[in-house]
Amino acid sequence: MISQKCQYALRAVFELARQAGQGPVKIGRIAEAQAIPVRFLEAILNQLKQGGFVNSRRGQEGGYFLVHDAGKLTVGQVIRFFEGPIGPVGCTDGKNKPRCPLWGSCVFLGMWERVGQAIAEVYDGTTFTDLLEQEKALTSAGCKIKSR
Amino acid sequence: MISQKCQYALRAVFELARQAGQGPVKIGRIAEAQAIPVRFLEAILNQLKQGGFVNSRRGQEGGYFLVHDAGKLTVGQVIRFFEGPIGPVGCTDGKNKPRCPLWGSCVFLGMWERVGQAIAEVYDGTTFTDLLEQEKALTSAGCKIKSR
DNA sequence: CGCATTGTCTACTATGTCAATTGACTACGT
DNA sequence: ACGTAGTCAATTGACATAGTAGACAATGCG
Repeated sequence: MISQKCQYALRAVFELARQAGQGPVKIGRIAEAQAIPVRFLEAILNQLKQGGFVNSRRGQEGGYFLVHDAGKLTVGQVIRFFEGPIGPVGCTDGKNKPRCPLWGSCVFLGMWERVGQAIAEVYDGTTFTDLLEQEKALTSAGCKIKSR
Repeated sequence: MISQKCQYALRAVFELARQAGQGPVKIGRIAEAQAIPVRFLEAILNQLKQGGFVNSRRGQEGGYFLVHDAGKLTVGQVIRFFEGPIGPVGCTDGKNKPRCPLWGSCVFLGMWERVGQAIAEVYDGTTFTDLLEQEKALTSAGCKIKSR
């Protein structure tokens, strides 16, 4: 399961991608556009900054902006940064982590690995540019935003 | 993420599948074979019983056993029973649940759905008979159980 | 300079879920 | 009737998550 925090992070990055090239985006604008509690978003953007995803400018015309091109940035990178290794269980990492007492004889391992790989394929194959196109498709066809 | 409890449940069902046809299996045997805390397993088997997956017999020669054939029972069924709908986020259910404020305009929705579908495909395509075969493959080839 | 605007940092606190434990109870077979 | 084994409800402790609060630092404009 993707945590709320991580979903907020993805939405924030998406918003920055959408407004790229128009100078820094204020934290309040992001919060409003993506329905994120402002003060919480603050902490999230901070983490994103330390992770090298975004950068910021202070002062009057300050705000946040993406460091890299939206086309180079995948959803998978952001998720891994917030949630750690992708996968349905903790024991598929192999090397480092707390091995369960059944290591080597666990019949489920193969299945967990296949699932993890399937998930990663989708996440790593989705860039934020892809999402921007997705949005265009949403707003052009008579979608729910207008009809409601 | 699959909870520990759900993993225990899967292992318990697997153990029952392995010992099918030999009469009821005692709770202690399952716990030992699959490294599950006995008293916790108790609660799990209880849930499994209420879900119609297993049944039990009391008394001297009592124990648990599968209700249905292991070949008809998929991992997906058990997981859904313990974890609810499969998927990386809560908002893909559509109909019933707490809609997020971005409903209809969320660009991530498509991605979440593709991930959920990929996961479900694996889980629903894996029966406990498949896992039994998996075990055979594990123990035949010079595997880690023997070599360590 | 001095002030408002905006980001930065640290700490705190509810809330909830998960994993596991406990103890008392009930049925079955011999 | 006795022991074995399953049944049930309630509680606990640990931990992560979601969100809050307040003081602080940099920037730019008049």
